[in-house]
Amino acid sequence: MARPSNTETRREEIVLGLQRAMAERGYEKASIAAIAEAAALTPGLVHYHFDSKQEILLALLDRLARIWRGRAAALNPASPRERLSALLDAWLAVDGSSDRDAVACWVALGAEAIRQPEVRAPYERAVRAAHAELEDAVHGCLAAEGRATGASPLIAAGLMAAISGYMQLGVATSEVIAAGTAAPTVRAMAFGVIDAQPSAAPSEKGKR
Amino acid sequence: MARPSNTETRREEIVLGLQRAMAERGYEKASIAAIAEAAALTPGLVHYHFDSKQEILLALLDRLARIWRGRAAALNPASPRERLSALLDAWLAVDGSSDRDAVACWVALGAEAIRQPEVRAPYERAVRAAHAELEDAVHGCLAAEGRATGASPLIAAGLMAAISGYMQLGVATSEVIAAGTAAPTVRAMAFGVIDAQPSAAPSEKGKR
Amino acid sequence: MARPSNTETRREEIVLGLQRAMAERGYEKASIAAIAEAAALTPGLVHYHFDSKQEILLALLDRLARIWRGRAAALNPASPRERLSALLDAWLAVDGSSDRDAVACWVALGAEAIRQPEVRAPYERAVRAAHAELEDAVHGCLAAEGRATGASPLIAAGLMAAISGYMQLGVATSEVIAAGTAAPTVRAMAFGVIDAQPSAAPSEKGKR
Amino acid sequence: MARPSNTETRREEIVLGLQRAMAERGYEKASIAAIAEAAALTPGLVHYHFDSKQEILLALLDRLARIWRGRAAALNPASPRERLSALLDAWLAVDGSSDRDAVACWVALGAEAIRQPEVRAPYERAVRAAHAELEDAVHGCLAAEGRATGASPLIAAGLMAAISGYMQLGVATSEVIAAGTAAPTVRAMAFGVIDAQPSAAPSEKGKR
DNA sequence: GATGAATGAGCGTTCATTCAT
DNA sequence: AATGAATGAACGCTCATTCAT
Repeated sequence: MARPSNTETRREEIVLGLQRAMAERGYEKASIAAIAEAAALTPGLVHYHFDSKQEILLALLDRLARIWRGRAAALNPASPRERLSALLDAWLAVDGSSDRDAVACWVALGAEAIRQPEVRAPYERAVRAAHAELEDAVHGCLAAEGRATGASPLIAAGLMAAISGYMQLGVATSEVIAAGTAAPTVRAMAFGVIDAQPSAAPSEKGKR
Repeated sequence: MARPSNTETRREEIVLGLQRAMAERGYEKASIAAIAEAAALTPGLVHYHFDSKQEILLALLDRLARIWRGRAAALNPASPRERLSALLDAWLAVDGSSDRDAVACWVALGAEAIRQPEVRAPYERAVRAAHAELEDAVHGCLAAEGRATGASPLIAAGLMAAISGYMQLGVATSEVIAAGTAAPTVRAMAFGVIDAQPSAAPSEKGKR
Repeated sequence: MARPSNTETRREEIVLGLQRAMAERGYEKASIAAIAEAAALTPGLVHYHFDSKQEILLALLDRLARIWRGRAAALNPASPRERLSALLDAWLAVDGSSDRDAVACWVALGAEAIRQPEVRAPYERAVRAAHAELEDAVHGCLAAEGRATGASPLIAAGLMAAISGYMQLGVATSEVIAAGTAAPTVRAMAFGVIDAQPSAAPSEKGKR
Repeated sequence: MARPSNTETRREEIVLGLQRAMAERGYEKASIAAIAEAAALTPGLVHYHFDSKQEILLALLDRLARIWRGRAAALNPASPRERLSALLDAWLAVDGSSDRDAVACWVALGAEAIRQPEVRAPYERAVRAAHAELEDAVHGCLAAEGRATGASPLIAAGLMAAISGYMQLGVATSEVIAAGTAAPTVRAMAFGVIDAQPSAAPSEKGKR
């Protein structure tokens, strides 16, 4: 085999090219030529490795979802509250311009999910996975403190919404969100609502 | 002698045409032809009443911002907590398909704001106005209850993010957000974090 | 008759509107709207007084031809050479911005004449009238000086070309033609070539 | 491995397509589709090789200027008068329909130069180069004959205007300019005015 | 694997012209 | 006479995609 395949490398480069191009121009304006340029490749090569532009978008979605999932998996929390807290940090930390690009793309992906069913499905899958993990963490807190756990799905949804909104406002506005305030505020909201949950009725204890 | 102008009517029709087309296809794919069709007009007429497509987008942004501002202004709350609660309801209530279109457009506008400075400026202005009103309501609650008010900007930002995120998840996913749960959950988070604020130091009392 | 016709006034205004718009934008870019604006009228009115845009162009051509014809007719020269000299002055004098607009339009008309037969015919008619008058003046000089007159058509054509070229270079370049040098130079070329014509053979004397 | 570039070939074809389309329809009416058709290409390909229509126009201007410059450079005159004469021939010779197209385009370019600064600059550059060459030739004649050379710039400008005017009248009228008469007439005007220059004052001799 | 030329559909926009008022 | 809304055909340009090399 004379020439070893470098397809995986190339695909990654192209996906990163889309991330950069899309962050600054949006999905529609991120033309194949722009993606290729951002990836330092030629336009023709892009369609050699991907059948369509949408396929690159889906690969990017997958990549971003994996990044956040990876961050959450890397946590090693000591207590339920710490786990929840770390989870929120994992989603809301933004370090460097690459992270900013990732957030901008995630927001743009959320907008594309409105109208492209092919995007919507994996997007929703990623959101539901995150929601499930949040719910589990919230449930863990409530259960550990002997509180009613029935509201955990709703609470998790609220936290998911807050995360999503912080991402969106973070990239679409300049002076609404002060840097570094997102995670602490969501944490405060989370603990506030957890503290407000009543004690579990004895029969409910440990239920899920 | 002269023909009476119907420009205002037509402009409204066109803006509504964009709202419908954009809600189901996104901004870029909402072509002038699609807008015209949604408004039951001919494409040429669109550019008779608007100089550019972006101008229609800005008119739509203005319209949406005015709708939510109007809902908030119509409130007549009996107490600080009721005011905050009503404010959240005003933003999160979604009645009918027109409202759904409006929310979808607002989310899409937020994505356009990332890269179009001409959109970003008025978008951010609308967001800041909403934030200011939320902050005022939060501050009112804290002050009325003798609590420290220093965190009100952050709390308001958190609520703004939650609102924004609920809108986004509401239109971009199908099963994450259960209908009717957004407003109560944000309210619970708001009151939870308000309840967690300490009493104001005597010297701070009533301060703003 | 309740309302006296002002058609002639309006037509003139519109023609002048085209002159101004065309001088700075060219014929194609001088839209009906631009013409109307330059004439302080509404677009609809333009087509009330003219059937088509080309018709305005033809009216402008007519107007410009009449202007130069009028200037030449106003001359009252004392000698053949003075007559030729004055004729050149009449064509090459440019006073004020209105004249500059007229020259720019004449040049643009010359370009339109290349491809629009409807323009070409009257344009050529105007050029031939000017040529005939020049030829007559050249012939007068030659005859008065007892020179052969056979070359007068060619000489007149050369002077016509020089006039045409000065107009064109005058409006299309900035530093090639020094102000006020056109007429004297063409005069010098005219007299130079006239001086070079041989004496008429006796039998040719006074022939035309 | 890679596909060899044929961009230069294609660009030339496209420029020639513009030349043909523009000669018969004018610049504005020479649509990209018309240019492509004249070049036997598809419209999309035109914008692959040129960024804009104006860029094609500038390439054509460059090409035409180079043609005339090349003709003048190919001369090998035996005397100053012959050099001037040959220079005029180089500009005024029109052989075949391709030349006629070139002249028609040059005239149209002169009209575009009135209002497009991007065209005006290179157009003026070409005109000034031609003027400089003419001036040098005129100066050569005058100096060789011991005449005052002070008028050479003006004389050269007059000849430039005559050339320009002959081109314009040649393509915009049918019966004003007889074929083959332009160059001899301009030559006669040139020599006539040169003959009229006085002897140089001794102190001025050879001055430039 | 890689290149870059080539295609064709679609976009936002302009505009001469028509016409109801 | 006058207005300005309305139309529809074009225009320059962009672009995802295909394909010969």
